[in-house]
Amino acid sequence: MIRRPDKGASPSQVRIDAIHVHVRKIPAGRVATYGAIARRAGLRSARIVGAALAGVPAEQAVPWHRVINASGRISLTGRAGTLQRKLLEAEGVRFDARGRIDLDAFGWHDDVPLR
DNA sequence: GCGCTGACTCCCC
DNA sequence: AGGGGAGCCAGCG
Repeated sequence: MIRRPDKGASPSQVRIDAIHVHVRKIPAGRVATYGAIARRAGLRSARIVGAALAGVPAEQAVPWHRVINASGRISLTGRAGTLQRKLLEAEGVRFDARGRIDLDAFGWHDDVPLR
């Protein structure tokens, strides 16, 4: 996670850390929605989750690719989107003909409803 | 401080 | 089932 070495963490930094913590809980081969992560992290806006993940360095231990939108699709476009799909398929996540993931089958939730 | 921009979602048609 | 519109809020110029 991105964390300041000292206690000088700003409120927004704390939220970002919370998001990373919850994203790391998603097991391989499963996915969660931006909204679900937001609720688990105590946030009211799913957009914040995307913004937080956008700042994650590549070699970070945060499985950002396991986060998708509420309609079961990948939100990233272009090259990054292709990579995300590739990573998910490598973990066994299946996409239908229209590029959608079945949340009932692959959605992950830990006591908190996915949606 | 203001306005714009999204890795979003919900609520109607 | 899918598209349009409003609400959302942190980050940035």
